Amino acid sequence: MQRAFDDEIQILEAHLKLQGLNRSSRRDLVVFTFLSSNKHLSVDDLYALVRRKSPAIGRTTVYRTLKLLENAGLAQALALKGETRFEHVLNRRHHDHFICNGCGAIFEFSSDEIEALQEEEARRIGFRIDGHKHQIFGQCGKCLGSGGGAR
Amino acid sequence: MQRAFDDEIQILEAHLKLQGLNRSSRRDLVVFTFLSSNKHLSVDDLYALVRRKSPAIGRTTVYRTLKLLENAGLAQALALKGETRFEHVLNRRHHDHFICNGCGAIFEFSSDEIEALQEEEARRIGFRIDGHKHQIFGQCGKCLGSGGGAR
DNA sequence: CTTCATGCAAATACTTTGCAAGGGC
DNA sequence: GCCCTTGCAAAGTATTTGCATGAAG
Repeated sequence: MQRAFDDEIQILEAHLKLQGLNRSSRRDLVVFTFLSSNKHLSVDDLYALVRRKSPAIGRTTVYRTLKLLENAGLAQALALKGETRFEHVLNRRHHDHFICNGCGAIFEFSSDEIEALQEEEARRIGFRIDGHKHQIFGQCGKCLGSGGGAR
Repeated sequence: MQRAFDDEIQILEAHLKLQGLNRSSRRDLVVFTFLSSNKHLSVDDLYALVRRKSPAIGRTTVYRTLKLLENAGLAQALALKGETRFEHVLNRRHHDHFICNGCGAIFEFSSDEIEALQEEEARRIGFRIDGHKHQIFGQCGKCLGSGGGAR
């Protein structure tokens, strides 16, 4: 089931080695579960998924593994209101998020033009961009259609 | 000292009336202190500022007033990592933030072109934009100059 | 005098950390 | 055997809520 996450695993192993850490079956389970999902998972989302496969795992391990992935550059935390969600970051260009206030759905998009404009602006103020988080809130088509538009 | 915040107060009063709430000296103090600052304040920042003028105020009141301002559409919360900061929102167009990972400084900018591109993208997926938060992380010129660039 | 405002303390959430036990090399 | 990994419980933070008191209309 765990498709080709070779690139991710390679990066993870390099990071682990660098830190004098190891892989483990539980660590792997959390990692693969995370990588297998294409959603933006909260800690508890991931915890629940992982628990289905291995109920003995503790929430702490999920927290720790997610932090590990973050440090390895494989996951990025999105600080939403009230909760933190994580998304993959490997081989993905900077991208932005549309977040529906109605149903919570998250749509991604990326625009070279926006990226370029950001860079231009950054250059103007002498800022070096390392990353960005761009969240656009509103109502998705589905919610607009089902009365959300009258909100 | 509290310059012309007429617009803000008008909106606030409308919101209060709508909710059956009132102004009060403490509420006002928090509100004016918030409005007088041009920074992106955390709850504790504002709490500290307010305390200087009136040490008897409780942290709870600051939380509550900030939430009030948020609901009235006068303040917007930025969910930074580990802390929430608030900024003014009245009469301000959507704008973006450069956040320095080195010194924590926040620079604002706004770009009509980026706004337009967002709208275009939103239209494409049938999304109605209500607001957005755009945070660009990196190193500011000052931090780059003082060795931060070698990070 | 009824309702709102407020501080304090308690209650929640979310996340991290200490520690003892288990596992991998 | 040594060090890393992990679960549990405890400790931290950040924020909200319950409640009794005080203020406002």
